[in-house]
Amino acid sequence: MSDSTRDRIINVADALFYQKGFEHTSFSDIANSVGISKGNFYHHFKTKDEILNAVIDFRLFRTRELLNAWHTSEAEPDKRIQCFIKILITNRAKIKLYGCPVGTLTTELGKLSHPLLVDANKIFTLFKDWLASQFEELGKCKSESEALAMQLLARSQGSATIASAFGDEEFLYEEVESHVRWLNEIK
Amino acid sequence: MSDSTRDRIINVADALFYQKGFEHTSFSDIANSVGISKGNFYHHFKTKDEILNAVIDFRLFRTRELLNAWHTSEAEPDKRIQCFIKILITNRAKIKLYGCPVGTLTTELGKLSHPLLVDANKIFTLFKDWLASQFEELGKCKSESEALAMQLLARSQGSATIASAFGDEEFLYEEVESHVRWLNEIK
DNA sequence: GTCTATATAGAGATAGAC
DNA sequence: GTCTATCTCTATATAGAC
Repeated sequence: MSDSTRDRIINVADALFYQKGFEHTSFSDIANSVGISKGNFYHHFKTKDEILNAVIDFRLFRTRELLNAWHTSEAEPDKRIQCFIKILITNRAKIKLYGCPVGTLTTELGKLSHPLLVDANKIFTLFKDWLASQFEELGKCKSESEALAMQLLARSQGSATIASAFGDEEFLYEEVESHVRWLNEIK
Repeated sequence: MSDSTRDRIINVADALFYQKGFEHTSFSDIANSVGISKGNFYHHFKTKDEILNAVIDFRLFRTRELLNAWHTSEAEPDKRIQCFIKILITNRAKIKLYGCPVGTLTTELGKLSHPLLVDANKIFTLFKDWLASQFEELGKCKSESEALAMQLLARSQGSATIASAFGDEEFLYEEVESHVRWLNEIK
């Protein structure tokens, strides 16, 4: 991502939407954080939904990059799945404070009946399909792979929410250990 | 709960906070839904935080009642834990639409850095402590009971979030089945 | 206890100068 | 591309009549 004003806005909005939520983040918040005026802001994005749309696209892009990185760094499908499991530890500090960025955004947009909910959900689908294809490589049939991907997604999601609610970073380590054990049992 | 205007406000606010989120629910929304004027509304609650506080107290009260009901209806601790597991099915229609009422509220209040987050989290603690005491009755030691309660809380939470994100009611049935199997294995 | 009318602040959004 | 100034709408909140 380059350093244009537009990209700096997207980066700041991405962080603020995660930390404060979409609705609770105002144009002023973003403009102040970027260090530009509100008027300038509107030169780059005409509506709040436009910036949300850009943030979702950015997150989709980063997610694809992350999945590709895991795919190239690990040769075995079970090792790749472990990469997913361990993001709870990699991002533990932020998860403790703000929960899962994917789950909290889709939950909020759902309650707002926001038209871009559909696009935010694509981030979940990206993870789900990638996980399912790893389970298939492990030798599972298509329908079981899909089910296992959903299960793992749900487990990670729950771990993040509970760790955040109880402000418990240590819990994330226990959960990751438990998820890895689960993976070794089912594979 | 009686039928006074105050109680009707709490009931409506409880539902709207769940469906639309706390911040996205306005006084007008509540007043309109109750069928009173905004002016009358302020006779009963002076600030938005006051009504949130009343809603949280109401939810704490209902949760205690629910746990007591499970306690009296089921003699065995594992059957009581199953009651908790199966609320995902009991409330499946609403969970699909709005997620878990406890998790989504605490997540939202966390992002708002809201002072009443502490009180909202007490609902989680109520479930956690009750589950832990059931695991103790099953013969688990104190620290393991606590850990198992947190695990089950996380699992249910994740199932709700993913079912809601994917609009998948059927997934809740699969998850409940999986949680019951887990309970039978560990007990 | 309930209403109408109103005050005030902050949000999203625009116009136009530089 | 960036700024200041301004508009409009809606949300929280208050005052005071009935």
